[in-house]
Amino acid sequence: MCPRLNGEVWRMAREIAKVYEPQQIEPRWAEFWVKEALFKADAGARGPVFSIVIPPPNVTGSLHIGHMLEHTEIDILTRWHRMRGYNTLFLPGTDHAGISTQRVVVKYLADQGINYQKLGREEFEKQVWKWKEEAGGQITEQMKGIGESCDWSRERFTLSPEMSRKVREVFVRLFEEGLIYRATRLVNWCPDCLTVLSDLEVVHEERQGHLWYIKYSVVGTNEFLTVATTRPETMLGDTAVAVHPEDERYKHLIGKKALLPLMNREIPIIADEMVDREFGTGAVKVTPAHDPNDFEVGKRHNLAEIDVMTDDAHMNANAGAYAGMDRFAARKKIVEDLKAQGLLEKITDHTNAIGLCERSKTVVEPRISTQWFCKMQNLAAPAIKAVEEYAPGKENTIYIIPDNRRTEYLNWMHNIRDWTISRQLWWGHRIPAWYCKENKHITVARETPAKCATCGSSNLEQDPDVLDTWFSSQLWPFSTLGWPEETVDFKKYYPTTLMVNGYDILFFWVARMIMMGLHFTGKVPFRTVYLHALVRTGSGEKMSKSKGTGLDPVALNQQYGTDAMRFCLASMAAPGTDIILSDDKLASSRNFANKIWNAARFLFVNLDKFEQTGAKLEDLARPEVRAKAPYAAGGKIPLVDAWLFARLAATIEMVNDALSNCRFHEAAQGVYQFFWGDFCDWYIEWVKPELQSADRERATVAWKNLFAAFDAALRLLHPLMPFLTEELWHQMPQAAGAKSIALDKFPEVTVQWRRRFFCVFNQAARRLRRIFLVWKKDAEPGPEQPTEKQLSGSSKFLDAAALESVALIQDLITAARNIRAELKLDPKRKVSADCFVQNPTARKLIQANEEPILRLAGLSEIRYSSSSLNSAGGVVRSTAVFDLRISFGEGIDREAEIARLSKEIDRLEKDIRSKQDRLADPEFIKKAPQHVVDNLRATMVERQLEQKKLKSQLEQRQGRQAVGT
RNA sequence: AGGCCCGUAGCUCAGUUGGUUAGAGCGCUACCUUGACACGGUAGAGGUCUGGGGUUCGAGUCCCCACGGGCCUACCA
Repeated sequence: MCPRLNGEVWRMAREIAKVYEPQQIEPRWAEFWVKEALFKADAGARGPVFSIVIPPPNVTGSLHIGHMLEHTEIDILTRWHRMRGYNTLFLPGTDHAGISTQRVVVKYLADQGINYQKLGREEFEKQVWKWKEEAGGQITEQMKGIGESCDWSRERFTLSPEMSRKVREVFVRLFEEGLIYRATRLVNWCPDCLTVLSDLEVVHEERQGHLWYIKYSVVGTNEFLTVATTRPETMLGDTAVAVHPEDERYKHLIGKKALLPLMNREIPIIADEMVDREFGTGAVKVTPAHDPNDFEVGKRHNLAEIDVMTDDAHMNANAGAYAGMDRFAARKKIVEDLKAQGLLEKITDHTNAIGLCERSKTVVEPRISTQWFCKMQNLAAPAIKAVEEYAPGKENTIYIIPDNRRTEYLNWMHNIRDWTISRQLWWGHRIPAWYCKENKHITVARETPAKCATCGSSNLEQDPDVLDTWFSSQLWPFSTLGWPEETVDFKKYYPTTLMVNGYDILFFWVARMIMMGLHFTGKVPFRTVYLHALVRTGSGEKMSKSKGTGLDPVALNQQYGTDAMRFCLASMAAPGTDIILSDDKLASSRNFANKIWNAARFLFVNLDKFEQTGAKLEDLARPEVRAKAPYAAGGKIPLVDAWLFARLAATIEMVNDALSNCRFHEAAQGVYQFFWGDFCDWYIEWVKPELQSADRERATVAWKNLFAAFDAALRLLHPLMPFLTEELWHQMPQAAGAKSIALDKFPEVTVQWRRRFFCVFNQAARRLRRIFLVWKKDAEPGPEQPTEKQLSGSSKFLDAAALESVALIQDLITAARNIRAELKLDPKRKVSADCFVQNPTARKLIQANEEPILRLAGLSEIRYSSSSLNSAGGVVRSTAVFDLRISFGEGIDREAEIARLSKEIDRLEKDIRSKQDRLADPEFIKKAPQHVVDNLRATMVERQLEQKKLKSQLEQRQGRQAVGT
C-alpha cells in the first residue's frame, strides 16, 4: 500500500521537514516499487517499444560507483520512455563471472585453510553455488535500493539451467558449422589462475627490464654467436638460434650448430625472415614453447617444442638443474651461472610491454596447449557491416555513441583473431564435448550422449573445461528473452532498443553480442550502443576497490541521497569524457534536491492561505489544470505565467532532445537551470503576492499555474530524481485529482489502482491522455514510434513575446539591485528610482508590471522621465532600452564608479570597433549570411547607444568631482 | 609501433553542424538570517580558450606542427 495514499494527501505536507531527508523517504519508495511490481512489462500492451537488458553485474559483486553511473543512465532512459507511454522493458540479471567468482571463492576457502583442489570439483562447485546463494543477493538488493525500475519478474542469471541449454545450443551449432574447433597452440597461460586466457584478458604494462646478451658458442669453430633476450630462463627450452638470411654478419653460420649454454645441447642455426637485423645482435634464440614468434618459427623449421615450465610457472624436469625453481628465481640463477662461465656479454636496460593476467596481475606465460577456439572472421563480417552501414532508421544497423568508439570497434573487428573459449576452471558452463576413451573421438552434443557418436563406445568422458564467461553473456540480449523459442517476449522486445555500458568492455562484450545476435537471430541485438564514461579517481586512475581508491556508492547515497547521486552523475556524464566524482559535486546536487523539496514546502505551506480566500482545493485537483495550463485570468494569461510555461516548454524540448541522444549532462543542466533559476528565483518570487490576492480569480489562476508548473517540473525531473519527485507528487492535489478522476470515469483503470502511481502513471492511465508532457493534449503515442511532433509538441507554448518581455523586466530589476548593491543600501530600505524608456511598448510593459518590479527591486516608486538620464545625484544603469537611476547620494564611491564606467566604456569600445571593422569589410557583407550581418549591425547600434550613455555619465561624474575639489 | 582522446575562470568541467559580449557548479568578495529554502537570497570579481602556423569574410570550434596529460590496440626477441 502506498505510504502516502490516503484521503488527506496534501494536508500531510504541511508538516514537511525543513531540510530534505532522503534517508527517511528512499527506502520506503524503493520497497514499494518492487513490492507492487510497478515496472513489470506487459508484452501484450500497446505502444512503441523500449527495451533494454542490463549489463549483468557479477553475481557475487557489490554495487560500485561504475554500476551506479551505468544503472543511473539506464534507469533515467527507462523511466523517461515509460512515462511517455512506451511499452517499456528493463530486464535485470546477473553474471556468473567465471574466473572472477572462482578466484573469490578459492580465496575464501583458502582463508579457512581449505585447498580447493583437494576439495575436488564437485564439492567446490557446491561451495560456489552456496556462496552465490548467500552473496548473490547483495547486488540485486542494492539495485532495488537505488530504485532501478527493473522488471524483477524477468530476472535472469547467466548460469541458470535455462541459460545453460541456450549456451549448449549455441556451442553445438557453432561446432557443427565449423566455427568452433579444438587446436594445439601457443596460448596465454596464467600461472596463478591456472587457466588459459583470451588475448583480451591479458593486459599490457610497460615495465623497465633488461636485455641480456648471451654468448652461444658455434660448434666446430671458436666463434661465439651472441643473442639478446629479455627472458633468459626460457633459453633452457631453446631449439635453435635464428638470424636473418641476408645478414652478412652471420650468413656463414647458417646451417651450423650452436651449443646451448648450461644445457650443453646442440641446436641448429637457422635463417628466418622474422629476425630484425637492427634489434639486439641480430641473432635470436628460438624457444618455440615459450614465445609466440618462436612458435611460428618453430613450425616453419620443424623445430622441437620444449616446455620447460610447470603450469604454475616453475621450471620442470626439462630445465635440468633448474627444475623446481620459480621462473624468476631461475632467471636470476641462470644469469649468475652464465656470468660465472663468462658467457654473459652484457646487460642493457630495456623497457617492454609485458602481459599480465587481467584478474591476478600475474605475468602471463605463453605456453603450448590444446584448447577450444572460436573462429571469428566470418562472424565479424556482418557485425562490421551492421555498424559501418548505420544510418538513422536503417534496419538492422547499429548506432554507436560516441562516435570515436565506432572507429575503435571497426578497427578491432577488422583485425579480429580467433577467440580461445575454453578455460581450465570449474565455475562456468561445462564444454559440451565428450571424449571417447577408446579411440579419442570427440562427440559434441546438446544432451549428454550415452555413447560415442563415431564408434558407439559408451566409455565417454566429458571435457573438464568450462567456457569463457563472455561466451554465455554474449547471448544475453536474446537468451534472456526466450531464444531459441519464438516467445512473446522475444517477438516483442528483440532487438532491444539500447545497450548502455562502459567502453572498457566494447570488445569483450558488445562486439561479441553483435556477432552472435546477427548470427543466431539474423538481427542486431540492439539498435544503439551508448558507451558511457568511466568513473575515475582524482589522479585519473580507474577507481578500484582493491587499491582503496573506490568510492562506495551505497555509503554516498546514504549520505547525500540517491537522487543527489543520480543527478550528480547525470550532470557529469558528457559522452566521451571520464568522470571524477567529488564531495563538492555531490553536495551541490544534494542542495538541488533540497531546493526542490523546499519549493514544494512553499507550495504546501501556502495552501492554507489559498483556502482562506474561500477557494476550493478541488479546483486544483483536476487533471485539466495541467492540460489547460497556462491558465488565464480575465481572459488573459498573466505575463509571468506565460513566460514560465514558455521556459518550461523550451526546457522540455531541450531535455527530450538531450535524452534521446544520451546527453545526460545537458538534460540535468536544463532542469537545474529551469527549476532553480526560472521557477524558484523568478517565478515564485514574482507571484507570491498574487497567490494571496484579494482578486479571487487571479489568485486561483496563480495557484493553478503554480501547481501545474510544479507538477510538470516534477515529471521532468522524475527520471533523474525518482524518489524525491515520487514523494512530492503524491502530496500534490493533482495526485488525488488524477486518482479521483480515474475512479469516477474509468472503472477499468481502477481495477489496476496500484498502477495509478506517478512512476507508471502515464503508462496505465494512457486513456486519460496524460503523458510525460502533460499539457500537450495530442501527445498520446500511437502504436508506432511517436512522431517528432508528438514528442515535442510544446512549441505552441514557446511564447517568444513573453520570453522577451520578462527578460526586459529582469534586466530592469537586476539593474536596480546592482545600483543598490553599489550604493550599499540597506536591503530593507525602499528607495525611489527614475526611469527613462524611449520605446513606448517597453514603457507600457514596465508600467503594467510595476508591482513586481518595485517589490523585487526594493523600490518605493518609479518616476518616468521624458529624457535620457544623467548620473546627477545618483547612480545610473543603462541598457539600449532603458536608463535607471537611483538617487541616494551619500553612498556613492565616485572613484569606483568612474573606474567601473571607464572599464565598461573600454570594453564596449573594443567590441564596437571589432564590429565596425567587420561591417566595413566588403567580403564579410558579401559572403556572410544576411541574418548574421543584420544581427551584427543591430547589436553594434545598441552598443554604440549604450556607450554614448556611459560616456556622458562618466563626463558628468568626472565633472562633478572636479567641482567638488 | 599504430590508433584515439584531452589541454577553456583558482578547482572540476560544458560549449551539437565555425557566426552577437565564451557558460555552469564549486571556491572567492560584499551585503542580507526577508514567513519555502543559509544545503538559502542579492550583487560582484575572475578565462582570450596550452603555444605556433594555416584555411575562412569570420576559429574555442576545421587543418598542420610543437609541448604537456591520458587511453586503447599490438607476438619485436
